Amino acid sequence: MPELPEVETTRRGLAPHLVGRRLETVRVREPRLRWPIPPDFSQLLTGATLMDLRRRAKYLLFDLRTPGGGSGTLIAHLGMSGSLRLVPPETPLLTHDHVQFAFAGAPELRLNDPRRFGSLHFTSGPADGHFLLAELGPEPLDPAFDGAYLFARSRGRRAPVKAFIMDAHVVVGVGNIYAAEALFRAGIRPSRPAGRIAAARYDLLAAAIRAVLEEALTMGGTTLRDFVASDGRPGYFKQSLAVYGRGGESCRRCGGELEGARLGQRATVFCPTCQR
DNA sequence: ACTGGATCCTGACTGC
DNA sequence: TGCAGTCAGGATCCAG
Repeated sequence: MPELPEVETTRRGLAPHLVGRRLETVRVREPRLRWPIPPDFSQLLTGATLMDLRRRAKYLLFDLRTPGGGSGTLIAHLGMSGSLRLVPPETPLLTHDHVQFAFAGAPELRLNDPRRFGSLHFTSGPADGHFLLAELGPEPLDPAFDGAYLFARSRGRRAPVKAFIMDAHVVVGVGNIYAAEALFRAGIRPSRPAGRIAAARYDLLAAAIRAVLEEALTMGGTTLRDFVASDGRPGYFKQSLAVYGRGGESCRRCGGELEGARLGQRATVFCPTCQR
């Protein structure tokens, strides 16, 4: 499911209900996620107060103050199929509801993740130093991310530009859907070696990445199958997709046939006329 | 340092 | 209706 717009949509949905609340109980029903949830997870979190809910890359960071006055962060990733929803506590459990978080005076927060590629970590140190976050590249919506940065980072790299911009060490939050869409908007063929693209074209690409993510965000993300926001509603960016999932259909710019390919292990669609 | 491939897991879909 | 095969939004680990 979730790329940056979907994670941010989830964050915005959860924060008003949960920030400032005290976590009364944590129930782990299925600990076998991408990394196993440790046995003392519930105990570490119980009684803590949520001070802030942030996002870094595709991670949700729940900043907590523990009863003893210490601080820590719950680091959550939704993997490919995860969702965090707020529901009335008496709501029957769904298949794959793996963890329940009961905050005082708030709906119950439930993590549902059929494929279990998501993860939950707790760290008592500064969250940014955690091994999951330490090596990440810049946020694409941050002013520090621009064409000059991409150009500099890409010199000497022969990997396809699509793989390059999906590499979280280069820039975070750009998954398969938005990579394909941004490359279409920038007129760049996904298979082109990253190191063989001129600076001016990277200006276009950086702007396209930012624009496509911001547009998706205003529409609540993209729902292909699984994704739902914290209130259970889907995202509506799917109808705006120009290439993703449209192999064999006609290009909205030139009318030609969009071409499907596999790049790495990922399905890719592009317009052979508009993207060079 | 980079690159491509395999891998974790379940569910939806396709074709026979 | 059933069954086998294919594919899926992510990110890590490994060998070369």
